[in-house]
Amino acid sequence: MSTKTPNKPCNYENQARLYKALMHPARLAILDVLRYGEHCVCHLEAALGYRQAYISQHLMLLRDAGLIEDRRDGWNNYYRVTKPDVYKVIDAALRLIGDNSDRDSISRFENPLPNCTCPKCNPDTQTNSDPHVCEPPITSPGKPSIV
Amino acid sequence: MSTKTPNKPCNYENQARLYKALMHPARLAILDVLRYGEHCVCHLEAALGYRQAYISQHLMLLRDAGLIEDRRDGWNNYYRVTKPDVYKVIDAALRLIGDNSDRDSISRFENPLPNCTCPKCNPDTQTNSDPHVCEPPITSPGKPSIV
DNA sequence: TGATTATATTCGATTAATCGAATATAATAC
DNA sequence: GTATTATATTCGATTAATCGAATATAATCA
Repeated sequence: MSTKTPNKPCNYENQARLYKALMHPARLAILDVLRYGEHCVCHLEAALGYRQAYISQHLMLLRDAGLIEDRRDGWNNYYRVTKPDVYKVIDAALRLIGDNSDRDSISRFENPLPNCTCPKCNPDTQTNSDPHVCEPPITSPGKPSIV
Repeated sequence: MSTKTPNKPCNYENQARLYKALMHPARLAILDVLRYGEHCVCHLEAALGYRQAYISQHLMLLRDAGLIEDRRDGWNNYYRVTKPDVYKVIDAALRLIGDNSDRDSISRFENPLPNCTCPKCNPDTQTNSDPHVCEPPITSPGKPSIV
């Protein structure tokens, strides 16, 4: 059956595609980590505790949906959200389901993670020359343990 | 695999459930018809052109998701949206995908539909004599053709 | 060059969603 | 009561999503 109604022929389809991309808990978690800035795959691994390949699969899907882009820097591949307005959808959804946590404060994922190997999380172990220099981490005093 | 991350354990799941309910073009179309008021199943049939059982299946799913409720009145079963904030999610999604149509004006679905048999669409044929005659619709000046 | 590190991709089995067809139910009319 | 109308539900086949395992690639280091 054609899912096109006689009216607004294609916006239902496009909208449904967006929700399909958002429909998975792991992808929502990934977008949560990326909310305040780009991060590499190993950071997502450390932050979320998922397998690397599993994360990569979901990243692929989000990329195909046009929600994220990647940028390679040396060993690491950094992902960032290309359409920040996606968080307007997410926040409206969170309000709808009754989530009242503060989403306007900076994410706990912005701090270095102990299990992450990327230069962003390990600024001191910059070997010889620093080809992939990352700005010093803003070590907030009360860095929360992720696990 | 558990899809729970060590953080926000269940909100990703609940949010994903919401998107799952919104993920289908037919369900988005249904919610579009119900945006400005309750309507019966035959109205949805007439407005969208889908089979009755098909619409009923999607209504069931939306009901299970807690987004709509029904109210029986004689022959007809009227559905309404229980969480109007769902349109905040939908509107944010429409803006994200670049839809600029005016959604604040009253829906074209609020007008009587020629192929709908419900009393709402046939106010004068209230009683016994021919129960399913569709009176000429109140053609509002700029009422767009549905087909 | 080969080894290592970070990440991407493919494959396949399992589970879930879709959707047509047929049937069931519940209210009303006669 | 039976017939009719509006709607709901079940069944089954097809398609799509999920996710672990294995493997591939691409940059870097020695």
